[in-house]
Amino acid sequence: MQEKYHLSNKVDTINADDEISESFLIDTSPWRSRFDFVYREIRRRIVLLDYLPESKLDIKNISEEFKISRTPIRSVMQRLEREGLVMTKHGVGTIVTGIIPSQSRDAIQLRLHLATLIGEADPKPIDSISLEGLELLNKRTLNNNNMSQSELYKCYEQLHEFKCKLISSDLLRETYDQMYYRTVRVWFFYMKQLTLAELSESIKTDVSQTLNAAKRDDIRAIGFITRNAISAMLHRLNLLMMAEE
Amino acid sequence: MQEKYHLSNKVDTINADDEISESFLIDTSPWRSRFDFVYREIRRRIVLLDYLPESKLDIKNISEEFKISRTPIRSVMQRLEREGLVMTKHGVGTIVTGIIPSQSRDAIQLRLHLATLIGEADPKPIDSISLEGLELLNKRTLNNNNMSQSELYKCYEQLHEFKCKLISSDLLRETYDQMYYRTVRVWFFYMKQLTLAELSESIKTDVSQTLNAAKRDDIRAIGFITRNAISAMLHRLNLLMMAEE
DNA sequence: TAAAAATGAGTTGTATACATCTCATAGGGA
DNA sequence: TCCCTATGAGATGTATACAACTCATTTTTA
Repeated sequence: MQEKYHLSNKVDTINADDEISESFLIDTSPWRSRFDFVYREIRRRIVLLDYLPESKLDIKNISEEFKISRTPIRSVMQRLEREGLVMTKHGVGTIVTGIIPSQSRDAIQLRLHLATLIGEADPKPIDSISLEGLELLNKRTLNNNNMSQSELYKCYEQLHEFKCKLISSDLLRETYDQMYYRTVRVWFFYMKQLTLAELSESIKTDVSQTLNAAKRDDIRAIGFITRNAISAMLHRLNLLMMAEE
Repeated sequence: MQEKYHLSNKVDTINADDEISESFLIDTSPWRSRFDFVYREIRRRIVLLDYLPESKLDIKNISEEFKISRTPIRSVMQRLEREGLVMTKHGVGTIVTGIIPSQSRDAIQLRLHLATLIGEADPKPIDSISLEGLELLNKRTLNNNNMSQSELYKCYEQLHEFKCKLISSDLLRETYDQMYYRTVRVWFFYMKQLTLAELSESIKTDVSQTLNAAKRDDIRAIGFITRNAISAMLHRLNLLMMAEE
C-alpha cells in the first residue's frame, strides 16, 4: 500500500445520459470518491483474505493508514456489515465475518438465480470498447498459466464488470454485484493454494464462452453461462465443505 | 408520534438456537434497538408517503424528535440511501427519492423473481403460532371492508412477515424484505385514495390463498401465490404509469 | 483457597464543533 | 435592464472528545 488514494481516480462514473432529470441529485463530490476508494480497498482485502475471517480489524490503524478519521471509516464498516463481510459489537470490536458453509451456500445459490436474469429485461447493447476489453482479457487468461491469486482476482472482477454492464436494471446489477463479492471470498477461502489452477481454468472457459456469446450478441446466453459456472463451483465447493465437516 | 421509542420493544429477536457458535458476536445492546427503532419508523413514514417523494428531510428536526444526535441519524440515512429510499448530497440535503416508473418496475420485477424462491431450499416448517396469526389476519381482512391506508400497511406487513419466516436463507429473506418495502411504497404512491379498495381486495385473496396453502404445508405454493399477486399488481401499475406519461 | 467483586485497558456509540460544499440572493458594472 | 460576481445561510462531511460497553486481570472477602 505505497500509494494513498488519488481522488482523480475515476470511480464508477455514472452514465450522465440516462435520467438527466434526477442526475443533479447525484453526489459526485470528492467525499463520495474517498468513501468509495476506502470501501473498495477494504473489501478487496477481505475478499482476498488479506484480512482473515474471524480476525479483528484494528480500526485505529486503518484510519491512520488512510489518513482519515474514524467517522468515515465507520460509514464504510457499516456498509460492509450490511453486506455481510464484517460484524461489529459495541465495546468489543469489528470482526471479519467467519465463513459458514450454510451461509456460503445461500449466497452462491442466490447469485446463481440472479445470474439467470442477466439478459432478461432489455439488456444493454454491447459496446465495441467493452468487447475489445473482453478480447484482451481472453488472450491474457489463455497465455497466463500460473496466475497469482491477486491476478486471478483482477481478471475475475473484470469479467464480472463486463457482465454487469449488460444488466439494464440498476437494482439487479447492484444486488448481483453484492453476491459476487460474497461468493468470491468463499472461492478464495476454500481454494487457497491447492486448487488455484482449477479456479484459473474455470475462469478461462468462462471468459472464452462469454466472448463467443458476446460476439453473436446473445446476452441471455451469457446469463446461463454464468449460472452454469457458478453451479459447477457450488458443486465443487460442496465436496470441499463436506470433506471439512 | 406521542410516544417515543421504548427500548423494551422486541426488535427482530434472532433465533438463538441456530449458529450458537457465532451468536456471541451478535450485538443485542440497546444501541442496536435504538437504531432499529428509528430506522423502521422513518422507513414507515417514507413508505406510507408521510414523507413525500422528492421532499427534503429536515435532519435537525428528526434528531430533535427522537432526542438523539445527528450522528446516529446519519447512520440510519446511509442505510436508507443504500436501500434506495433517500438520496444525500453534500451541502444540499437529504431527499426522499422520487418514484421513477422504470426503477419501480425493476424493483417489482426483482421481487417477483425472488418470490418464486420462497419455498425453494428447505423452507422452515410452519409453527402453529404463526398459523394462528395468519388465521386471525384472514378474519380481520375479511370483515374489514374499508381499510385505511395505515391499516392496510399493517396487514400487508404482517402477511409479508409470515412469508419471510418460511425462508430459510437469511440472505434471501433480507433481500426479499428490502424489495418489499421498495415496492409497497410504489403501490401506495400510485394507488392513493382511488383504488385503495382494489389494493385491499388484492390482499384479502392473497391472505386466504396463503392460508390455504399453509394449512396443507405447501410452501412452494405460497411462493407462487405471492409471485402471481405481484405480477397482477405490476400489470395494474403499468396501466396507471402509462396513463400518467 | 476459591469465589465474587472491582478495576482498568481497549473498543464501539454518541455529541458537538468545525470544514466544506451548494444554491439563492443581493449588489455592482456595462 | 441584464449579467456576472460575491456573499451568506444552511446543509452534509469530518475530526475529536467523551460516554457506554465488554472482557481480562487483579483485588478483596468469606
